[in-house]
Amino acid sequence: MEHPPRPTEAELEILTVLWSRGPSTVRDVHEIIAARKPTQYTTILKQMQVMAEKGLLLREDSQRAHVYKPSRPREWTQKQLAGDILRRAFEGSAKSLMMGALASRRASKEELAELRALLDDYEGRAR
Amino acid sequence: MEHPPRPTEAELEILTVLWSRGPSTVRDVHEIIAARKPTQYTTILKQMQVMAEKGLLLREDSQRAHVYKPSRPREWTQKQLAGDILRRAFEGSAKSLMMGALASRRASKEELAELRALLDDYEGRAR
DNA sequence: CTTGACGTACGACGGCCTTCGTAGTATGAT
DNA sequence: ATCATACTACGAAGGCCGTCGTACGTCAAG
Repeated sequence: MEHPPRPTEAELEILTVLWSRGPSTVRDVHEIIAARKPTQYTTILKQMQVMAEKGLLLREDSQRAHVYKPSRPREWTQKQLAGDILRRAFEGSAKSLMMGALASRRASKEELAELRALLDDYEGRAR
Repeated sequence: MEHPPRPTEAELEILTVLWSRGPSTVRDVHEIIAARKPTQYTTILKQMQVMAEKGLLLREDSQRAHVYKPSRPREWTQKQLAGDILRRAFEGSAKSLMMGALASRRASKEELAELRALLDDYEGRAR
């Protein structure tokens, strides 16, 4: 599988469930999503089948209830998404992106410290 | 107009042209976009008409060639987009988003310095 | 063996996005 | 006045997305 397409909105929601739970059955995922918004079981099923077809998920069907997991690690997909929005909406400027992110909600002192530590890390490496 | 919807992919491309050029006619926008990828004039026209209907653009039709401009400032829309992706794909963690952004392409020393300055700014204010 | 619970497979529908062709209208040059 | 040019308006087609209903298979309990 070379390059699965960018996940759509609903697909991303499923991915986040798998990211936090690890490999899961359709039922697992459905329970979590249905708790947030009313959704039929088969909707999630179909969605995950399509995602497997697209290469976004891998399916283990040795068990009666198939087990799905992301085909790519979370960080990989997040990098794609961040790079994508960076290019399309922020002219590639990480500064603009971060301004938008920080402006979109209050940032705690801890979070700012985290970000600073991240920069330290990068400066160390990029020097 | 209270809350225009999130721009789609093609809409965002048009918005970025308007952001960089300022108020423009359909022809202006078309020339720029058609230089990147073959696109019919009426495609852009229709797109911009729809965007005006949705409240994403404002239209000045006193001239024969109508002049369009974004209904919201660039920063406002970018904030929406950043907050949106932050929530949907990064569990609200600005650190994760920034890691993705930085990993998606090389960051220059200047850019890292910019980011640091931005943090300084925020720490001053959030205290 | 039958039946109910729990799975998967799959077709279909409505909606939105994108794109384009065609028709109609105003303007300016000959 | 006519005609080419430069617009806008609008309908429609094709594709993907999200959603669901229905059909069908499997397995264990009674």
